[in-house]
Amino acid sequence: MSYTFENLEEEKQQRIINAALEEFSLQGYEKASTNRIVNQARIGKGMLFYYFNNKQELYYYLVNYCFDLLHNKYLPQINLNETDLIERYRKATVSKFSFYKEHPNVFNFLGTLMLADGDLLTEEVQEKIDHLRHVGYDLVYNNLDYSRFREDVDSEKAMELIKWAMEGYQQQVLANFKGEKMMDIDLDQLSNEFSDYLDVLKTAFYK
Amino acid sequence: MSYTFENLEEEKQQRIINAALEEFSLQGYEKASTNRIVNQARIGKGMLFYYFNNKQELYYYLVNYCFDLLHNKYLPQINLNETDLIERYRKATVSKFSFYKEHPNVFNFLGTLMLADGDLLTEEVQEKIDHLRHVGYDLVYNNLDYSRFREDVDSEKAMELIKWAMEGYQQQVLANFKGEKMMDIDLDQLSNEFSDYLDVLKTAFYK
DNA sequence: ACCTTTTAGACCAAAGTGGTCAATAATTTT
DNA sequence: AAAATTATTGACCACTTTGGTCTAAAAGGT
Repeated sequence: MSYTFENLEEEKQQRIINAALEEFSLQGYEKASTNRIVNQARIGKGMLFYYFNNKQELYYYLVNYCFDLLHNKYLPQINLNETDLIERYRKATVSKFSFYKEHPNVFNFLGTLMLADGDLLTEEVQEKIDHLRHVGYDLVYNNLDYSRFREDVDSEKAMELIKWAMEGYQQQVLANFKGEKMMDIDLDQLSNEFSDYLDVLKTAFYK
Repeated sequence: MSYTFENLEEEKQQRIINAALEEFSLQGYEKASTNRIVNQARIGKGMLFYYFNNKQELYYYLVNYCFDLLHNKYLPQINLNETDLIERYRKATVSKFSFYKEHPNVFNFLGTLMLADGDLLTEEVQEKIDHLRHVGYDLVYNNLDYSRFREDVDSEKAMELIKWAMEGYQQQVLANFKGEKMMDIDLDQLSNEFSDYLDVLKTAFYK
């Protein structure tokens, strides 16, 4: 990406980045249309290729942009010292919602990136993806205090069930977000509602 | 659709139907390519428009084909007399996997159909979709015996958590199916594994 | 031999693709 | 104020893909 782009007023940069993120998320790399991106971003066709030289460089720029944001804003919040699985979910989930509220397009783009087949991804990017997957794994399986689980159930199965329940809750909340304006999202209220579900889980699965 | 198509040998019909279902599922209506369909089905381009007159009629034929199959092979299995939520999930989930094993493309097509925005759907089709949604709702919320739940948790919240866990389990199993040949899927083994999870749920959430 | 039905794929206009470029507008430098 | 540099636009390009047509041949029936 050219330095011209970085020197643009922030608002214009964001318009372009968000238009591109949305297009790539919805359509995938191949089907994403640079025409739709420039229209959505309200810039002339030529500019996109003046800032970034071609579609692929634009894509790589976005990938790095998103990973940087993730590494700065979300990953630091994850604390593996917490040995209580459900408390870990509490913090991670709230952080996730908070990240989504601030950067919904980045969130969605990363989501599709994790699923996409990595044919056109550099090894460097593939490593970042693998690392992220690893973080997700640690979050759910590493350094946990199993003694908290009641003893009449298989704790591994309980953990899976809890994981699925948490993913389902997240999916439902995110699906509800889609219709709303980001501004209207009340993280505190959401956090309380979530807390109730976590209490039920603790009652059900812990000693 | 012309009668010519119905008089085709079954194997050829299936090749065409499956090629089209897969294309529409993966690409959505607009982006689905009739060229890819005929190549995948190994028929000449002209034939698709000889059997069905155009893309839209082909699509409607598939919609009806899938709903017919669903109404004949899956929905009859659902029994709302069972008042035990978890037992209901047992039967419904096993039936679902069984349906997927027999008709994976139909399953996926219906899945995307339920999500798609119904701009190009006739009212008749929209009604079928709504009806199916209603069945899903009844399955999870109607005619259930709440007294089975332990009394120190909010049974509504417990039901949501169980629903999410079940959906997560299904998603995981279906994701594993994607790589495999349908033939290799062992429903009995799967059913046993599933049973273990249901037992854990009962221990955790029931009296 | 003749007629009908089925088949394949070359072909069509239209639309869309990523990318270029010359003409201008805006800004900076002199 | 003039000149030089940078930023911006959109018409334009060659190319691919689109849904759909049509001719010619093959297959099947009588």
